[in-house]
Amino acid sequence: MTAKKQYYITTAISYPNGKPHIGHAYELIATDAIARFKRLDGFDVFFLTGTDEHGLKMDKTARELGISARELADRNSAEFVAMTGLFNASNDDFIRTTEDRHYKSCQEIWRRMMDAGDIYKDQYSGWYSVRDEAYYDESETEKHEDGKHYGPQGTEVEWVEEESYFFRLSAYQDKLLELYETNPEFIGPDSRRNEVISFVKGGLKDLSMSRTTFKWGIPVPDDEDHVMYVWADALTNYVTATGWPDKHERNGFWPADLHMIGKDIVRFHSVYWPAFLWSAGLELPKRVFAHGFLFNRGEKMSKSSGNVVDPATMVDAYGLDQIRFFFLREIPFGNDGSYSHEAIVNRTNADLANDLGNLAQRSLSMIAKNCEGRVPVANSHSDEDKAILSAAYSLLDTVRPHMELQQLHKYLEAVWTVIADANRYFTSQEPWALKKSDPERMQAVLYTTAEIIRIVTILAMPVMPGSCSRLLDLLSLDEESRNFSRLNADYALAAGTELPKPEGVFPRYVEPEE
RNA sequence: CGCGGGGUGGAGCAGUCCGGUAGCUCGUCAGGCUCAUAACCUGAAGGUCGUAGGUUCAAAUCCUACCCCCGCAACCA
Repeated sequence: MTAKKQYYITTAISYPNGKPHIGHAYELIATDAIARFKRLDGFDVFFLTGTDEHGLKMDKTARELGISARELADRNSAEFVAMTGLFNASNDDFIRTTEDRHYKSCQEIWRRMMDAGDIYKDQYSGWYSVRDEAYYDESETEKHEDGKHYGPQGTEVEWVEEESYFFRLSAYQDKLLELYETNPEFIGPDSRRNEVISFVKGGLKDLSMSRTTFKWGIPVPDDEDHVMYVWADALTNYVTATGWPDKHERNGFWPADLHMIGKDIVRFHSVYWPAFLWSAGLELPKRVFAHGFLFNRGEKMSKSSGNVVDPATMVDAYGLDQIRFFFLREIPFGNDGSYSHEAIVNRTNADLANDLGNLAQRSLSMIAKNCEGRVPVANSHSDEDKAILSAAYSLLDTVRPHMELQQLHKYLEAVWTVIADANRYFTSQEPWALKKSDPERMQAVLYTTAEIIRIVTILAMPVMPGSCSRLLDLLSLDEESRNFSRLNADYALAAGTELPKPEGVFPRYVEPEE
């Protein structure tokens, strides 16, 4: 027995000082679709998501609510766990940075970076706003007539000096540039890589890695006054989850194949993270891909504009798989995208209800009525049959490269091209006319159509696992037949198989009555 | 002159590297079909390809200048 090839994919871990919003869901859905695709394609997949629970903002939010940071973390982390269920995410683990395993791995990676000589203690100094609880760069502050300095929020800032551990990031500049040069696939999309290269070329300063001003974090080894700052803590989660530094059955998953992240945190994953890993003597992830942000009717989501949409509300309104499909099909993956009620209804009605759903319904109901509810017999295939079948059988090869580059929209587009062809095929073959003129030929047409549905539905499973599963039930396909190794003629539908009564899987969205 | 991306029919995009009838999806209009979820199929209308110059037999595509939008410039998915 040969071991399956392993594939490790992660989402960014979410910061749970608030509830999850549609942006979190988007990242989860996309990552889940890729994870499912890889599983169906024969990989042993480890899919990780989780929450990043330390830091000043958690501490602050908790104090405002009059609860402990731990309580806040527990409460909101549970919301993120619930979201994985709501969106039918297939993550194999959910990591919380407040877990013991994570403390252990963070402290170990810290010790290693220390041993490598990359961490040193120094004074951190800068302009600090007590009101904003934030540090600002010199360029962001200005001196007013009263002689005091003010930050970008208009609040007073003061010069503070604090003891801090630093990471010698500056030492890795050349090595990083070489990484981007020799491994252009390390950062995607290309536009993000260009940004990162430009940033690194501009010169890297050493990173402040610890704080003494708050305690809600992982203690620095052998120095209880300091807690680790976000990057040392959060990024390490990806390694923690593989059981590191202990011996663990998941050890083999590191290095990760793909870190799926938002475009706002590209720098941490493509600059700091590789440097840390080099320092600690660990391997680098293969690829970091930044997706875009979502906009409600073209406007950025914000609490003040009141256009923040609760993911659960959207699922209720349009259906889970409809939402999953919409975001992955509609938005070129990697770009920012916009959603609206009209766009969701148009896209899901056109592609799901009309194209795929109706193709299934029109063919399966003819089979139910005219073939005794059994998979019909195709004694021979016409050129038209062969053409459409071969288009379907070759889809997997077409689609794999798109998935390798996280071009989820292109993958779906390719599958739907065949679905559109199948509708044209069905119409042009006129099986309803053949019913009287040539029943045998009618069977061949209906068989061919059902076989196409088998192929495209298996291919759509990563994006719409629930709906596709129900559709495959209508073809009486058993569980072990539902994977990509079956996407060829060798596993074509068996004539005579009894089929259940067909029912619509993708209902049309109809506007509720006023 | 900080760096980068972009401006193509009503909407969203492809095409630009390697010049040569401007393409796709949705929407609109007309027709067809009747197996089907008012669905499916066919056809049509609709574009000075940001602006102004230039090169060329020929420019969305190459060159120059300019205008506008967006991203990045150390902690927002």
